[in-house]
Amino acid sequence: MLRRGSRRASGRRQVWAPIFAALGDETRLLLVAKLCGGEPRSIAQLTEGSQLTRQAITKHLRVLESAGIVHGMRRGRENLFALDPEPIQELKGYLDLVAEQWDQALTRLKALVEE
Amino acid sequence: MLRRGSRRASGRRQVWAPIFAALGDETRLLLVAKLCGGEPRSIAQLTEGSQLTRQAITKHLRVLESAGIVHGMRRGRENLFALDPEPIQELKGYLDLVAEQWDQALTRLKALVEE
DNA sequence: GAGGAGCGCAACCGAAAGGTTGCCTTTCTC
DNA sequence: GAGAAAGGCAACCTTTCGGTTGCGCTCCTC
Repeated sequence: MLRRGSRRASGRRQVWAPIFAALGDETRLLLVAKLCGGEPRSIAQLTEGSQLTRQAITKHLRVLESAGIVHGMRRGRENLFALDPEPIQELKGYLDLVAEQWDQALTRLKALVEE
Repeated sequence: MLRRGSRRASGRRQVWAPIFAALGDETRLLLVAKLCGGEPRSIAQLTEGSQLTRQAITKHLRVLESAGIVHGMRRGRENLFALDPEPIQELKGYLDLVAEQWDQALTRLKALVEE
């Protein structure tokens, strides 16, 4: 029997890495924070208040979108973006796995020393 | 009173982004997986079985180290690396915060529609 | 003390990332 | 229907990233 959550972790790395990479940028974390509010926001809205160009923000949104963290929907002349919670849960699952394995390893090593 | 975990989230982005970025690479996720075993491993050990050069692995380890995910300790002629759990917990905390805010926003919006 | 194992440092290279500018299309509004 | 708002597309530029090679140093071992 396989340990909980460890099923084919090697294959999952290909899916986790892009999500981590997408969040590995301060500008994109800021966009995620703005979208945490709940209401979908247009590119123009997300750009305002930033030092960057609309094009730069658009590129960042595309990165987040191709990682599945965000999705855009065209409404009239504007493109509204909203958060997608699944990848967040995915990452939490991975971090839980790492923490769990690390914990098990430590207690195992401790037991090995004490015996 | 401030909501749990939301204390100065803006300033924290500078600390979260590098950790996410460090994990945003398949090779580095593989290194983390290898170090999950518990015992510290040398650079040569971490290199063996990989297609990459020792230098490439070294660079990846430096990235992980400067993100605080890993630390190396010199033992004789070899450099042993081990996992550091704190940043992992840090990221879990951030993801919890995002998920929580997102959840609150959704229920708030739902209530707004229904009223 | 000679040789090999384990690393660090530096230079170098191609590809990708982050950002800008310019221009064109679509859509809303008066 | 004219003008402005919102955005897509493409070219371009600079910096960073991922990786390699070459060389020299330290430490272990026989």
